[in-house]
Amino acid sequence: MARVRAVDRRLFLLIEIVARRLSRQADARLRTEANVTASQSAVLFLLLRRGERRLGSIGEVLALGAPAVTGLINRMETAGLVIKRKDANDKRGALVDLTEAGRRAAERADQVLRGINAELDEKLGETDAAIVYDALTRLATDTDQDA
Amino acid sequence: MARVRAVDRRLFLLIEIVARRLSRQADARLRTEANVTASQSAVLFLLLRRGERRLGSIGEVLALGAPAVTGLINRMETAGLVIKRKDANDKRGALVDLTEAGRRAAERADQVLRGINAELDEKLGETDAAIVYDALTRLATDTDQDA
DNA sequence: CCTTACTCTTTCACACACGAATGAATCGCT
DNA sequence: AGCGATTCATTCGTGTGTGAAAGAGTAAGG
Repeated sequence: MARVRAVDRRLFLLIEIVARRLSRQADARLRTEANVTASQSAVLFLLLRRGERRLGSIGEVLALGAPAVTGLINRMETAGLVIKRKDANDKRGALVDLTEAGRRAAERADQVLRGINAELDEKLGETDAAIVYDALTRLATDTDQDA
Repeated sequence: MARVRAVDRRLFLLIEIVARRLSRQADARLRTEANVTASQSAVLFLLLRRGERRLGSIGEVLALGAPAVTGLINRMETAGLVIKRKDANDKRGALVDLTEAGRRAAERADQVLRGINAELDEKLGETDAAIVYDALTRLATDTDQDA
C-alpha cells in the first residue's frame, strides 16, 4: 500500500487526497447516523453554535462561494433542516436559521463529528494534532488567499 | 476576520475549508498558467512521475472512486492531454498515458505546483510543514479508512 | 432627487465527486 | 472444460463546487 508516495513533496495534492478520504468517510457516517451530508453538517454546526446568519456570512466562514451556499441552503430547506427568510433591514439579503428538525439533526451531526475528531486526534497524537490544527488554521485564515 | 473559529476543535471541518481555499487558489493559477484544472494536474503529475497506468491505479493513488477517474480521464482525453487504450494483457482494463501536449502541460503544472508548495512551506515554517506533511501522509495511507 | 457604484443573492453552464447498478473479462476451483 | 466469484471500467442519478453574468436593493455624491 505505497500510495500517496507518488505525490511526494506536494502538500497541496496531499491535502486534497486527505480531504477526500476524510470526507468520504465522514459523509457515510453522517448520512447513516444523522441523515445529513458532510457539507450540510458544516452549516448545521455553524448555525447551532452561532445562530441565524446571512448566506454570505456562511460562505465566509466555510470558504464557500455564493452560488455554493445558495444551492446548499436550498437543498437543506427542501429537506426541512433550515428556513430562509428575507432580511427586513436589508432586502437584498436573506437570513437562514435552523428548524426544530434542523436543530435535532445538528446535535446528532455534532456527536458524529466529535467522534471523528477524537479518532483523528488519536491517530495523530496530541502533540501533532495540535500543530496540524494550528497550521491549518493559519492557512484557513490567511488573508493572502483572497487576493 | 474571525472566520473558521466557528469550527473550533473540528479538524475534519477545518481540513475541508483549507482544501477548498487551496484548491480554488491553485485551480485559478493552474488554469491560467498551464491551462489545466487542479484535478487534472494531479493526474498529469502522477503520469509524468510514474508513466502509463491503469484507471484503477490512478484512483488508488489519488483516493478517487472509479466513476470519478473515468470522468476525469474522459475530459482529459477530449482535451488532448492523455490517450487511453485497452490493455492487451487484460481486456477489462485500460491504460492511460500522456500525449505530447499532456507532457508539456504536466511540466508547466509541475512548476506551478512547485511554487504553491514553496509558498505553503514558507507560510508554515519548515518544522511545522514537515510535521503537517507527515501527519497528513499518515491519514492518507491509513488503511482503516477503507474499512 | 437621482444616477452611479456597490453589495447580496440567484441563475447558468460546467467540472468533479459519490454510491449503486451494470457489463465485460478474468480468475479459481472443482 | 466450465461455472461462479471477482475485478475493472462505465453509466446513472445526485450532491457539491466553480466563475461569469444578471437581477434586486442599498448607498453615496452631484
